[in-house]
Amino acid sequence: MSNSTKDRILNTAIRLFNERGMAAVSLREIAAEVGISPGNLAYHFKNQDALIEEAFHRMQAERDAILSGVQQIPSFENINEQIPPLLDIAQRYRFLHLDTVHLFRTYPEIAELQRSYFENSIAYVRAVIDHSVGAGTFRPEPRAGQYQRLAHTVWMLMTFWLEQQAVRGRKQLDVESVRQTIWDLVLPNLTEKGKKQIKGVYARFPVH
Amino acid sequence: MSNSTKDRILNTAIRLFNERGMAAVSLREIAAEVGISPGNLAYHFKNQDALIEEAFHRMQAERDAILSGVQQIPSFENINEQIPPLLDIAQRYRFLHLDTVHLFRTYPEIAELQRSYFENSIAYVRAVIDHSVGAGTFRPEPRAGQYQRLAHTVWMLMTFWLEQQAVRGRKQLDVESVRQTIWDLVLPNLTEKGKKQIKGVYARFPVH
DNA sequence: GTCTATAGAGTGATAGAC
DNA sequence: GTCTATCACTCTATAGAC
Repeated sequence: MSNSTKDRILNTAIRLFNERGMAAVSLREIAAEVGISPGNLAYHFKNQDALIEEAFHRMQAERDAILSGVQQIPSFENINEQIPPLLDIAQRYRFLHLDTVHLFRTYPEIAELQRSYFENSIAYVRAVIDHSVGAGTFRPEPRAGQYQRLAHTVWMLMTFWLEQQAVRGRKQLDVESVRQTIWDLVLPNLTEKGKKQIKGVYARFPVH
Repeated sequence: MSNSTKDRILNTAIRLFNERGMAAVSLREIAAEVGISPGNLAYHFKNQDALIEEAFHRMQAERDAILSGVQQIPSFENINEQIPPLLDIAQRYRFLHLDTVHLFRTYPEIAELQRSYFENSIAYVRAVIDHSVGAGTFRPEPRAGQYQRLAHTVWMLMTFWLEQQAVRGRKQLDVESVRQTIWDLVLPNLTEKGKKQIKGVYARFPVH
């Protein structure tokens, strides 16, 4: 995070996009806010696309850092630990999450990357469930397709939580609620062994 | 649904907004598509805001018609029946649902109406749960706050299902999946009495 | 009701001096 | 690297003829 003009432009752009949305912020405004000329901004970022793409790749890098820090054995403890930092990233790059549809329409390459990330996320949750069944901490699937739907619902809660809060006029990001909601979905599927295991393990982000 | 110029403008605008999003469609384009001049369009709708607001009120009226057709006794059977028509409305006015954040930023009065509708929806699901507990078909709340979170999750599934499909590149609206997902959440909370009751009742949209 | 014509305010992008 | 100046374009909204 140096103090180069390029970084100052990017940080300012992200801030303005977060405040007012991508469509409402012009390159002139960004330049004015940074304190440079529009021509200078164009020197560092050829056009608006370059700015958005750079921001997206920076967010992607932060997400990858969280997800690659995962334990070897996939478990709900991993997911539990990852929820707060992932929501924090979503919050800091919220213009990329709240304007998803506009983003997807305007930037097809970013859409492709984001889509892959989404599918991988669902598959990841599903893998955790399957592993838990294998380990005897999760009961066998009660209804056909239910665990695929469960993985999907967990992904939806994570992905649309920010937007849900925004449209309901909640300013403060409520990380605790999304965690509790996900646990509501998980707990009914735990075996006795599974229930025992979660006690004592979740010190940092406990299950009440 | 008359064939007046005003209605033709509105229908064309809704179609174009659905195809390409509000921000990408200009008044000129709408006028050209209808086959009238921009000046004529301005005669019927003072500006873009008037167009969006009219579309929103029309959707609101359709939603109210679904929800006022409810049985006196609130039950999950009502919700089960309302899911398909409500998703159909969301589909036909999808530009209002997919661009929610932009809509909220640009049209504060619409935002206020939509927000009320959201809160009422959550309260409605919550009321169905509470009534079911009282009627002995739903077990007492397992964990503190769980039924409020359940109502909220059901609302999220309904509200963001369309957007979820759009960002994952699914064109066809999958109504059956959202119904199954909601039943996955409901079933673990049913008492024996509740389980018996749902059999035979859900003829049109069965629970598998 | 419907049209043409245009005012007026933006925008993204670029050329060229320093 | 940074600047000024400007081109070429798009949009909304309105004035006024028919």
